Amino acid sequence: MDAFFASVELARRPQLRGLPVIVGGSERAVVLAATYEARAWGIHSAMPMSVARRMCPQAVVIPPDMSAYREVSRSVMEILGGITALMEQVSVDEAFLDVSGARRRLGRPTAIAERIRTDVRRRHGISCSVGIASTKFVAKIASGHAKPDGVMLVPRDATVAYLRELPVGALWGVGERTEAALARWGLTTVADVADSDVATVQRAVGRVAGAHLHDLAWGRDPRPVRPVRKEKSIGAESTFARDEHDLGRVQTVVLELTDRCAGRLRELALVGRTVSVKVRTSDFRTLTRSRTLSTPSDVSRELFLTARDLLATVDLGGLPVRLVGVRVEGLAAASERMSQPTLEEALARAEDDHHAAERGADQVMDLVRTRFGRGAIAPGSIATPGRSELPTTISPVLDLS
DNA sequence: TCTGGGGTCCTCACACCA
DNA sequence: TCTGTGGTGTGAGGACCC
Repeated sequence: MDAFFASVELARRPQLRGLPVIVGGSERAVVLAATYEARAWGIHSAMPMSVARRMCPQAVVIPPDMSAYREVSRSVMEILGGITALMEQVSVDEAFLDVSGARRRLGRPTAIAERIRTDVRRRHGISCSVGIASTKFVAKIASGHAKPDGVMLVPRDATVAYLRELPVGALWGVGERTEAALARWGLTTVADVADSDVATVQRAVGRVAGAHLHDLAWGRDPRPVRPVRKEKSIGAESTFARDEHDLGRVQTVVLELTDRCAGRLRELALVGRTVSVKVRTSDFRTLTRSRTLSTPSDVSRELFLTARDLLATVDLGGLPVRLVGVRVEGLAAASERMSQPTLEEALARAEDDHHAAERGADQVMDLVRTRFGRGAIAPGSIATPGRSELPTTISPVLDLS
């Protein structure tokens, strides 16, 4: 999708077409999307909003509406899924399609691309760009060159020549740091990497990445389109409006974030094995601490107690906290949970089965949220008066069956 | 008062085990 | 019993993507 979030906003506010429009939060946020008119002023995504506002004071700034973007995304992915089942969604606005099996039914890849673009435009009033190539990463680069609102085909036998012309930063996985590391070895274009021996590239960026980049530079990318992607971790993080000195308040946010992660785990019928806590101090230093549980869990309180302990082990050096985050990794299906308590745990559980009680409490909370909205119920220490989204009259009956 | 939030993957150090 | 080696898991940190 082209400037996805901004395009969705323009589709529902046509009067803004032709204007520089930025989607981004206020205060300490960054630019999430910018129309091409805004980009002409030097605005780009991930730029601090304060900088963007300074560079283009006349820009229309719209706060993000993630649920709207998710809904358009879901519908666009549905269109793509109608082309072929070999569709791999990479992000909210991007997907790979292996159309080799759809050619007889739908025609040449360029015809398929136009069909997708027409369908998306007709249904949502937004544009997208399509790159066509024999490998995923070349298709990805081509789609970037097709933007905005275009199609680019890189024939298989033209792939290497196409790549050689590009700066090394065009390769997928080469960001600012890797680009600088390669430049120290005199490797600034894809051609430089291709013509260099693998060992040199590996010395610059490491064994795995070096071999991978060298392959990419020659257009070699055996990764197939994978229709099913399993989530590997679930996390949530939040930046304070002002750097926070009060560790009690930091802990309260950790509770809120853990509760959100655990809720998503239960929604997806997953359990997580490792809890990690991330803290960014006011000097923008990021510290992480993690711990692996003896038994994977989706119980809010269990995950929170671990996160709280981890938070306590972080040495902040006396600095206030800018951001705090919680992530749960090592995910597995809740139904496949291997529970092997130690003898002490088993005895403790036999005496007092808090675990089952806590799961029950979580399930009730999930039900209340499903019926009355996210803010309808929260752990006591993070619930604030006036925050409730409860209707004035509610049925006290919750069917737990 | 310049740096979000959701993720994935890799590297390195270290412990433990065979 | 000591030492070396390699595999694996864990934890911390970093780079990258959208």
